[in-house]
Amino acid sequence: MDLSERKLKILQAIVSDFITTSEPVGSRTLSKRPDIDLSPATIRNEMSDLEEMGYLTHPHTSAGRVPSDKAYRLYVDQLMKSDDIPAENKKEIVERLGSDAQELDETVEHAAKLLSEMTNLVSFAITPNRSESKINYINFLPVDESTVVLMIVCEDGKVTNSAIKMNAPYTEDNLTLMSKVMTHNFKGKAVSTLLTENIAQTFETDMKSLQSLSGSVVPSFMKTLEKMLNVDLYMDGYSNIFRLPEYNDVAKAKNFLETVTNKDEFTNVLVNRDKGLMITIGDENSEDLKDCALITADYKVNGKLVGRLGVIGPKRMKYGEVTSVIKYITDNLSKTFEIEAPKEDADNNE
Amino acid sequence: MDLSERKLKILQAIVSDFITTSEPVGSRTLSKRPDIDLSPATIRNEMSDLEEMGYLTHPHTSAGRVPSDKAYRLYVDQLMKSDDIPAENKKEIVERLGSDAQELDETVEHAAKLLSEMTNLVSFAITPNRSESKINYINFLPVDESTVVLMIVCEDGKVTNSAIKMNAPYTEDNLTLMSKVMTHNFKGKAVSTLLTENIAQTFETDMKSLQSLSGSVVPSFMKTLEKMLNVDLYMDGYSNIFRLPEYNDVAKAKNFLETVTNKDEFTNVLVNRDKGLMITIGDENSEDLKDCALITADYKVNGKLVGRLGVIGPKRMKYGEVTSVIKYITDNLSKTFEIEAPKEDADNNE
DNA sequence: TGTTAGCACTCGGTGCGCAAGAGTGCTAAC
DNA sequence: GTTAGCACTCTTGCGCACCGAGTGCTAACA
Repeated sequence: MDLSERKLKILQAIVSDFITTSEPVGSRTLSKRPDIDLSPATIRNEMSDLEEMGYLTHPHTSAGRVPSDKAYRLYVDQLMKSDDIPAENKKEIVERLGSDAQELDETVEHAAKLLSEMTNLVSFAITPNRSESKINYINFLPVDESTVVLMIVCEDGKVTNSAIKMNAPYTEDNLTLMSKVMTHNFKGKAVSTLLTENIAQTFETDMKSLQSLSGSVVPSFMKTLEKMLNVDLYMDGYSNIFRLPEYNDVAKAKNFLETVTNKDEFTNVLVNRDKGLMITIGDENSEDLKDCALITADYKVNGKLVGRLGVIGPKRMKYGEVTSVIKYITDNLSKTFEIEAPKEDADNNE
Repeated sequence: MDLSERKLKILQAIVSDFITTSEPVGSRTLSKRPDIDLSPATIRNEMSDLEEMGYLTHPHTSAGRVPSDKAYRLYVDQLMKSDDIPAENKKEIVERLGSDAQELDETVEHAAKLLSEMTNLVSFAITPNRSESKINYINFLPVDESTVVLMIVCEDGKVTNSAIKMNAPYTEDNLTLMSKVMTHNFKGKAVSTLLTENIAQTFETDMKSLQSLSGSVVPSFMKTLEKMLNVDLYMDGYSNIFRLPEYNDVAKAKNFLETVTNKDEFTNVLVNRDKGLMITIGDENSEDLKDCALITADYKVNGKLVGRLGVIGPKRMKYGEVTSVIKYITDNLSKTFEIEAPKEDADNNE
């Protein structure tokens, strides 16, 4: 049995109906739709077929039909139409993500917020991974007699710094020398490359006189490099889930919030997804998220670095609307970060 | 009518019973307690008095008594005993907040996490306010032909940096001069003082030749100063609220999460609280939080700067246990940040 | 042969009444 | 001042009947 035109039409009607109402869809309801001109009985026959084919299920005998994961997949791939974004939303996105002197972190956080507001879902965004960013220069700066700040500037303008507790006394000249030698040795290399390099070696060959500082500096340096690889995760709209009937059950809400607030694991999920506009539904996700749908898309920074942004919610999601908004936001982010090239900001050290 | 010894004892029993069970406490239950040797009838009379005095309420005629906000206040002030922390928890706190080369931000975030784990409540922590931190030096660093990184280092080791988009061409010498002049002019001044100062003036009097850069630099400089005043808020344990019967009602859970995830407002609440170990209960809080209790305590950085950490939960809270844990954690934080003085870290700029 | 009307059947949800249980307040006795 | 006893109140849980939505099947229709 294959999917006739009519079956597709019915399936589409069921999915989109269920998406808006979250109630199992019955044959009578369907037959009342203007775009479907069939009697309930005919529809029942078709639905029965669709169920046999794995597109629909039945919560219990006397309930209507509910789409299966397979149906959502089909819907997303073939049946849904991507919706237009209301002009005022477009305007708001453009305005609020505009290029006006914002920092990358801030803008990305903002984008996540905007996204959750416009979709009424839980949104998230991660900042780009810097593993392939190249070092521009390295600087050691004095703070007090036992503390030095290490600052690493990437070619893309990203500045990372951290404090180093010195176990041996140092002079400003020492710091200048270290800065020079390390910049000379490492400039132009990618962070990921540097991580595999033997930094201590540099002290032995090029800064023999500063061997005493190597013990304090090298571990901190490595740690800072690792820190540069961290992607930040922003989330927003947690409380939106309470609008959804599927989370009226407190236990479900709890599970959802637990998996989603587990920053490390969730970041992992996001980082490891495929590139581009990705929609994963139900069992296409990991066990924890098997009742959810995730939509993500990428934004670019400087046309190269890639960050990611999206939403998570029930499978019953307005895929058309949501994907449109996500795409619009990521496109705008890319535009913002393209013109204003180096726009992120360093934070705080102590 | 005043509070006899016996009334206090009964009140204490009611409060602590209600805190553990969350069920209204009846006279019979109370009379069974080994520490109360009175008949249910006697207890009923006392309870009736206590109700008249405003310490107890009645959900309905045939239910037991529930403590009022006034009762919680009395309990916290006079009746509760502060509990010991299990040795293993102490050990864990010491280990996980230990001085081992962590950044301030990270450690504070960690502390919040620890706190929520140990109390099963929603925890939060804010980083110190830097308004009185003094400038150590100011540095402008080249990134590319139109981008410069501004870096401000405080005496306490805090580094803040941000990218500046230059509207006019610059040379490295320009940057060096700016760095020197501004450091000379502003070193030792507090951030809050600097915010009121006319920076543009500095260009006119001391860097006439660099007037063309002033337009790009001054606004960014001011923005960066403002950024230095931001306190970061970390929260953890959102999903803990689902363990509490008071949030079995989805609407209540929603309200709670909404107020608590409103970062800006909630940060405000925290920043504006009184210093030291603070417990606010029910209507002592703002309208939004009138069903909650907040406990906060301060930690010190360098013995001066003050950050804050605490929990929020239902008024029915194990005050003794929770305050002990909070105090233990803040004490440990203060110790960590005292020894390791400058330990925060700068983040990223682009 | 495909479509439709009709009908028996299923099953979750709602409302109602009833009994049980917990707790109170009051009175009277100790 | 304390306590036992009792009538009263109110919530909670349970069983039960009923309703309605929806199905599947059969038989008739075009």
